[in-house]
Amino acid sequence: MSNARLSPSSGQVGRLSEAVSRRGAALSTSPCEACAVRHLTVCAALAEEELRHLSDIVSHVELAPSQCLFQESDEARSVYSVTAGTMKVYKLLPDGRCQVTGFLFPGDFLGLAHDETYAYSAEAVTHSALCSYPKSKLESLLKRFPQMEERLLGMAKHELMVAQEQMLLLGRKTAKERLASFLLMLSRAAARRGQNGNPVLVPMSRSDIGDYLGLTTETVSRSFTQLKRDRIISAESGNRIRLLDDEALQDLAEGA
Amino acid sequence: MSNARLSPSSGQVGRLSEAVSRRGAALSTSPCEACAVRHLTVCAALAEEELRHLSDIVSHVELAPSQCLFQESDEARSVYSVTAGTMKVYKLLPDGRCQVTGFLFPGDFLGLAHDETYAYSAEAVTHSALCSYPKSKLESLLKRFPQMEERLLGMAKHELMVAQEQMLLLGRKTAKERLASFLLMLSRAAARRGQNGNPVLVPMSRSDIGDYLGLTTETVSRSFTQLKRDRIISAESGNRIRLLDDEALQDLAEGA
DNA sequence: CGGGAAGTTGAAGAGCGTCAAAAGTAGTGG
DNA sequence: CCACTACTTTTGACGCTCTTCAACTTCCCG
Repeated sequence: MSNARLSPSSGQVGRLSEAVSRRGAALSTSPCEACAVRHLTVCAALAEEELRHLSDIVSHVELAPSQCLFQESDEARSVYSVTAGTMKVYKLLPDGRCQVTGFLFPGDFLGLAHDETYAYSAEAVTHSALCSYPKSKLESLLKRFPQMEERLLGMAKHELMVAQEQMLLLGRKTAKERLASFLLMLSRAAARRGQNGNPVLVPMSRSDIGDYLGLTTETVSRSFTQLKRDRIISAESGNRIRLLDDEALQDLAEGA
Repeated sequence: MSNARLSPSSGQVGRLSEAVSRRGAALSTSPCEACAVRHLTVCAALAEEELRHLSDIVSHVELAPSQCLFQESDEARSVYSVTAGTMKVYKLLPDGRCQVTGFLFPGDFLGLAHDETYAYSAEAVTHSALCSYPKSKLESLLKRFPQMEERLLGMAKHELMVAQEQMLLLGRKTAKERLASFLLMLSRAAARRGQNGNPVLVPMSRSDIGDYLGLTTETVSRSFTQLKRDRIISAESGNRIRLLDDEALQDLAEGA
C-alpha cells in the first residue's frame, strides 16, 4: 500500500529505440565478436560460427530510466542479455506490494521463462541497453549447439544459488544484515565486471533497495545511517558508498 | 538462536542403507522403466536406451526421518532424485538461524550444484528414498543425450520461478498469507503426484514450516489457529488439514 | 534559483518474536 | 491397559524490530 512500484513516469510501457542494427550477416567478423560483455554472458561459450548465428537473430533495445521492458504475464516472445545499465525484475501483489527479485547488470540474462508468459516484470533502473533474441529462433539454435544449452543451464544453476541466498536474507536476516549483504553484492558485481568494487556505485533508489530487501525505504535509510555511524561505510557524494571495513561488513552480512 | 535446526537425533550424518541394487545391466528392461515416479522427473524425457544408461549408474539411498543426506559445503559428488517421502533443503547462518529453501517430494530433483560443493544441506523429513547418480557419470550422459540437458534446464527454470514466488512471500506477505500460500503449495504438490489434494497431509513440523516461511513455530501455530477460527481450514487428526474454503485461501495467499 | 522528488529523521503503533507455561501426542515399559 | 516420560504444539504476556505517518532536509534539473 506504500511501496513505490510503478513510478510516475510509467505507463510508457515500450521501447525507446529498438534498432535492428544487424541484418546482413555477410560480414567476416560478426558484431557479437566485438561485444564488450561477451566474456560475461552466454556468448562466452560460443565459437565464431555460432556467434555469427546469434548475430543473425539479435536486435538491440535501449531503455530510459523506469521504462518497462516487459510485464508479468506478457507473452514471452524474447529473451534478453543486458549490455549496459542496470535493470530490475520484480513481482507485484494485487494491492501493490512489490518484491524486487533481482537487479541485473551487463552480462546478465533475462527472460528465461518456463511458461509461455513471463513470471515477472522487468524495468530499467538506469538508462540501459540489451540484446534481444526471439525465443523461438534461440531455441532452434540451442538444439543445434548443445554447449549453448549447457552454458544456459550453468547460468540457471547460478541464479538458483543466488535465489537461495536471497531467501535466507529475506527470511532470517535483520535490516542491518540485509543492507550489508546488499552492499557486498553490489561491490562484487562491480568487481566481476572489471569495475572498481570499493567506492561502490548504488544506482537504484532507496525504494528499489527496500523492495529488494523486503524493507521500507525508511528502514533502508535508517540502516544506512547506522552503518555510517558504526564507521563501516561512508557516503562520498550521494550514491557512491565507500566500504570502510570490509571484514565487519562481511561478518554482518553473514550474521556472525 | 531459537529455531530448531539439527534435531537431537542428528549427528548421525549418513546413510541408513545405500543399497547398490543395480549392477549388471544385462536385463532387457531396466528397472528405471518401471519407476513409479518416472513421469514426474528428468527420466520422463528419455527413451528406453537412455534409461538403461541411467540404470547403469544409479544407486539407491534410504533415509530415516531427520537423517542428513548431505550438508552445505560437502563435496558435490552426487545428484539425487526423490522417489518416496519428503525431504527438506535448508541454509544455516553461523548462529543457527535456519532458512528452509524448499521441501521436496517424489519426482523432485536435488543436488544440482553449480560449484564443486553443495550450496545447502538436505535432510529427510519423513522416511525417504532417493535415486543417486554420480555427478561425473551423469555429466557424461548429459553430453551424449542433449535432451536430458534440455529437460534439466526446464526443471531449473521451473525451480527459479518457484524461488521468485518464495521471495515475494518472504519479503512482502503477512504470516497468515504465508501459511495460506504454504497450504496451497502442499495441496497442489499432492495433486500433481496423483494424491488427494484436499484433506492435505502436512508431514513436517511447525518448526520446519516456520523455517520455510521465515516465521517462528509460535507464529505458525497462531496462524493455523486463526485460519481455523476463520473457517478457512479445519484439522482432521493432527497433520491432516481440510481446506474448507479454497477461494478464500487463494485470495489470502495472493494478498487480495 | 526555485520547485519537486528523493532521502532522512522522529514519534507512535502493529505484527511478530521471545520467554514461559499449559495442553496435547507419542512412545515405553510395567 | 494405563502410567510415565519426552517431545511437539498451543496459548498467554510482554517486548522489540520494523512499519506507518508525518515533518523536515537534501539533492537535482529545469
